[in-house]
Amino acid sequence: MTDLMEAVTALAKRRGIAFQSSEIYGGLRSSWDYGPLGVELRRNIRSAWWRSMVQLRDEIVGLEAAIIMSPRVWEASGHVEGFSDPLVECESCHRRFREDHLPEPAVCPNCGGTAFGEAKQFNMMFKTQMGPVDDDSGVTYLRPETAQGMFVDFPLVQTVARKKLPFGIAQIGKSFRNEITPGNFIFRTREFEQMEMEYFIEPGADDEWFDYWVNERLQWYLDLGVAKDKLRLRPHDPDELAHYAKTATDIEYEFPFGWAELEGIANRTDFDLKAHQEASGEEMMYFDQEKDQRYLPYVVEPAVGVDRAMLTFMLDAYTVDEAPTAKGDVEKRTVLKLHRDLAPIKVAVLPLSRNETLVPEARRVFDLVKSEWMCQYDDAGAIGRRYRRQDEVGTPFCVTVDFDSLQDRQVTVRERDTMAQERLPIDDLLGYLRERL
RNA sequence: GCGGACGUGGCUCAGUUGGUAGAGCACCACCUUGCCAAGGUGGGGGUCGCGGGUUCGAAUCCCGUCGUCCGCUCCA
Repeated sequence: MTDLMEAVTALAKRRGIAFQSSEIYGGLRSSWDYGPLGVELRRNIRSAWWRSMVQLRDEIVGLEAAIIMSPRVWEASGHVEGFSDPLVECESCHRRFREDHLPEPAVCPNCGGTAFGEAKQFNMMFKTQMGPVDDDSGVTYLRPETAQGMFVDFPLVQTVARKKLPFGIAQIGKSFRNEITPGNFIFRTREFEQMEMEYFIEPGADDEWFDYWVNERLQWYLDLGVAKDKLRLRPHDPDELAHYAKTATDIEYEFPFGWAELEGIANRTDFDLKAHQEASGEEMMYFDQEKDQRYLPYVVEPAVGVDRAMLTFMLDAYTVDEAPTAKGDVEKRTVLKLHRDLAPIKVAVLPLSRNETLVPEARRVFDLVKSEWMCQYDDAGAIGRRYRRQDEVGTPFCVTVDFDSLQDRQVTVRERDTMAQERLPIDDLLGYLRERL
């Protein structure tokens, strides 16, 4: 593992952001738990996405569909079929190939061997059972994407929302895929959380909207402070497209392990609505009053994982600054330079010392700010050490209450990135912070 | 799933040819009128990933298993 990846993974564990699940039993591969600060970071990521996707728009609405849907949904969507690959293993070089992708049947493209093991069926769907009877009659699946809920519910949601096209449905929720190789911390896990939006549009307008959303989504990361030179767009080659996509572009981030997909924008055409219309027999069309036409909308979909975004934001924000110490030598200072909207804790309130007159005053300041932001009160240890603790988790502001505060009713606000301090009246504190948070 | 390496307190590691676990950092408490880590005193925390075996006795040997990392494979 690379140094940066190690550093961030260690920080995540040390500070209770993310750590392996079921650790007391030796852990479970690909499962991660998110601790107190991780929960806050994830809430902030979801909120930032929801704000840009739903709150600030009037043509996109939200949905929370069930994780377990009718198995017929997945038959119609192509996932039961398309999510399944027959893999064979060459018995001489032990490489694995998709049986249907072998250029010449029964000849290993790698070593020329002709002996293959029996084809094994790999299915990415999480199969489970609905109801207490333990047989195949209750077989259901955990959704491998949230998207199908939005397709299946499209006619209803579109009607009750009273929206014309273009019209979007956004959803945040867990999805499950039996990835062959999970790994790289929380980059690829079998249980993951998606933020997906299906944008329904008139056929023919899809290419234009596709470009629009690619740019819109890229801008989202830039607005949240992700380094521009670490992001790039990568259009998919025709042969790597998903079974439902006409075109697709990945927003890639340069992770320590290489460039990899952070978010995918796909032009899903009318593939899904058409499939559900045919399989269910229900009409999935949109009636365009202006044109007096009935048609199946096309769909452009931006889809990103909360976990993947979280990893990106942490990696991108992780910095080690050199800071001069009081003694004159140089000290390494770890700072998570998260965008203020993402920082798990916005303000830390610190009495200069654990003094019996300072503590109550600091608590009052804490009570003042905690009603508006996630805050932390900390009076343990030296003041410098407490600043460091907050820097490490990206807290933008520290408010320090000292002995003068008791007399002049002023506190010191210290900013994370510049370490600049400003003295201001307690009465002005909320206003000051509101302007900057 | 295949090949290789690894698995000792939260972290980094030490544990000699098997004899019943140590350090530093971190954490907690108290002291310190103290504004950017590493001051003083005291304290909590490990059946050495888990299970089984060999042995009078295993963190140290054997088997299995779980997990991690690297490479391959796959990645809708």
